[in-house]
Amino acid sequence: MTTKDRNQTERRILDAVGTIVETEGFEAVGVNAVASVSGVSKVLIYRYFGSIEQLLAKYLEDNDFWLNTEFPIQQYDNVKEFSKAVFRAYIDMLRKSPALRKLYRWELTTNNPAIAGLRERRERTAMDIINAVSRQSGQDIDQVAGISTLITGSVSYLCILAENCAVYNSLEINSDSGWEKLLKTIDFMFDKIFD
Amino acid sequence: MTTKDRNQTERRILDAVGTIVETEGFEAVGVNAVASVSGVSKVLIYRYFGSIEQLLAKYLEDNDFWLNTEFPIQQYDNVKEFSKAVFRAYIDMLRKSPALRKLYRWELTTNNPAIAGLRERRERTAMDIINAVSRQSGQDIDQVAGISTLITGSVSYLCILAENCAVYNSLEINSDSGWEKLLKTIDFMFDKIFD
DNA sequence: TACTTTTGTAACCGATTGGTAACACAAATG
DNA sequence: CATTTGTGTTACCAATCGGTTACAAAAGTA
Repeated sequence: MTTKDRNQTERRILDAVGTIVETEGFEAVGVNAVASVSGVSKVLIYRYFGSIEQLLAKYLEDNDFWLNTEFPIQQYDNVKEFSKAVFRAYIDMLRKSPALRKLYRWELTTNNPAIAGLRERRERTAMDIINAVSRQSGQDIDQVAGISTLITGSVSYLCILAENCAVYNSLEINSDSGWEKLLKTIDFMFDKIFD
Repeated sequence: MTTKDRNQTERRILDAVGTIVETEGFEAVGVNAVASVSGVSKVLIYRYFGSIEQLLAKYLEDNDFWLNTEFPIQQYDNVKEFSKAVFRAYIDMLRKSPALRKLYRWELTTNNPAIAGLRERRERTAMDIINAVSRQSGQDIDQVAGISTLITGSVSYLCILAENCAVYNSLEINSDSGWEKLLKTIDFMFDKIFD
């Protein structure tokens, strides 16, 4: 380290967490890795953040990983178009963010307070949207939740899988064309469901 | 060890792999863990299997993790009922097998020859079914593949997630009742799609 | 100026990792 | 019988893990 600047040091540490998460995932975030990537001695990690768990919690807190995009349902012509837009946004978000994919992957193997908090927030915003769609479309809320689950669940799965696998059911999950196909299927489904 | 029986020793080792996989997952299968769980010294693991990778390959080879269930489409009244049955079987399989869930989870973080082989087989059998459904229903094959992807993808995701999370979109993914709801949604979807 | 606090590093700790060498002994083979 | 081959264990190795102690030096403070 060159200067003596705690703020800058903390930032270096958090930046190192970011690069490790994006490249190798949360599982690889350890004291030694963070220390070597950041160029900061690991004592400072404990001194400034307490533990790796707290460091990760801070990282999650800094980066808005919950769905914070605004989706005013009133702006759309009808529920069908609104729904399509929501899922398109969901796919885009997950496909363009390596860190978010790693977070979703990490959630499949871990359970801790930080993750539980993320899940709660996500659950609330998701159910808000599902409620709105159910109300405006007249569809049973369980059905709306079910359809939503089928789509977001598979999208999450495919986006994670795509980092280690190129094809799923003949769909090229690494290329835009493959996702265009899936989007067409989603549109097709909604056209059939919302008469 | 009591007796000197190579076959029995190999079996003990493979059994240990099985219990570790079921409880902690493939990520936890290391020489030391296998040695301590099996009660066999780790030298024998290398002697008899070469490496952990080869040991895991053997484990995957012994246990039929690819879809080997027979699904004769002719037995069913129509394509709709056949499709529903296929996905019901998929859900059952994944929900009742901890090892299979751990395998699917492992695939999200790993890529090696053994996994690639599994994926190929799975891809082939899946596309066989998709082709048959497309032919008999007259639906576009990309749409059938898309629908199938939405369902199996989300089911895989939810089954893995359920080990660390109880609720997703208000669905209790740990209980039969939650899955009954999702099955109803799938049925509902097929009723809408296959007129 | 002298002293305290803050920021940093180097070195070390025990535990655990994957992996191997050396050795003991049973069993088959000559 | 002697010897080779197969089966097993103990003990060790270097590397790495998370975590801490001890110390140096800069920066603020009296």
